Amino acid sequence: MKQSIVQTEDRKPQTENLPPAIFLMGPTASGKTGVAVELAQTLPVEIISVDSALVYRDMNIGTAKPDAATLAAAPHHLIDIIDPTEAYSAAAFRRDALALMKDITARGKIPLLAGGTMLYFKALKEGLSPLPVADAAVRAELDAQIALHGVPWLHQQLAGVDAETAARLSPNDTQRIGRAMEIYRLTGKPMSELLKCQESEVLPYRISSVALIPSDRSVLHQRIETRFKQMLEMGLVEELRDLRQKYALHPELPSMRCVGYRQAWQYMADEISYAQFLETGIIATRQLAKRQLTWLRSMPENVEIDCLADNLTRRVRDALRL
RNA sequence: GGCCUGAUAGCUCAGUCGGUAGAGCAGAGGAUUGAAAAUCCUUGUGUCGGUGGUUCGAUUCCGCCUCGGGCCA
Repeated sequence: MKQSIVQTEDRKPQTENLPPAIFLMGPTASGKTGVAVELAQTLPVEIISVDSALVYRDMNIGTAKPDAATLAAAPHHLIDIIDPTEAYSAAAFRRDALALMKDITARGKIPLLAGGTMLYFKALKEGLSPLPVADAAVRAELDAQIALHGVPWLHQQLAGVDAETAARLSPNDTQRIGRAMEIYRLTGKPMSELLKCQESEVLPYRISSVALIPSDRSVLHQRIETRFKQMLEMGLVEELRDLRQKYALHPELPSMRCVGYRQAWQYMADEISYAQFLETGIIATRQLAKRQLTWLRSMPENVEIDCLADNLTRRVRDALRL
């Protein structure tokens, strides 16, 4: 009931002339897709998926990807755009989403950005600093050093070239320490310095932002459990088996670290039992939802809607005043 | 029925040679700039099964009871 109605009436006059765009965010299993699809049936919108897992082709069951019929009725951009052997990124998303938003607007439609990858929303809204793209060779080298000396050692190295970044990172944060070192090796400059070149450019759209948040988390947890069991019945393990047959996959790939696939891989490798697979899969999904909710709490500009309420789509429409 | 063994945090368990207890996991909170469904940080008071006894003091020792597990009949 306590919808934080953030009406920004006192914005700069020029925003009035900007084309509209809709953000629809929510944790996994909150019903985002259903709402987006229903909105697309009655409003002049085109859906852009904001989801780091839906980008992968042939990963359907574990990502809860809308089925073919749904996608035919309500096309989604940025779904099935790369192979599971490839990697996507916040920067790639920003580039792709901006181009799509421009096209959609030119067609006289409204971009509806729907999904649960909050870093992507943030990158789109606030922009990114001019950092170099990931470099496989450098990463392989860094991984080798980590294997040899451990992450804290690499953290020490980082402290030598970028004390500021090293200070804000945990000595155990493998991924961020590696990324900071990668940036230094590629540019010769510390990440902290490059971050200050933030091109804080405003997104040229009038954004209406809605967040689907459960009023009772235990209900969301129950939904997550039910849905994960359904994924197993639908053949998540078989899907992974087929994926491994079709692509040269390994468990360190971003695609294979996705919730559900990672646990299915461990199960197939006999590292865990079926019961453990079920349990850890559900747990990992709950933890994902929790992190997504943490993101959403840090975005006070969103209008919050209880995703457990009836007539969800209508409520979203009302909140958007469409 | 007899003997043995267990009962400690939501779960799995450690521990206290008697001074009211701590790990892992889960859960909760947070961070988040080209891997983000990733990666990382913080967070542990619970009639130590019940009840009597010994004791200055019992979750710890002893008796009985309840409920598991095992072996023998």
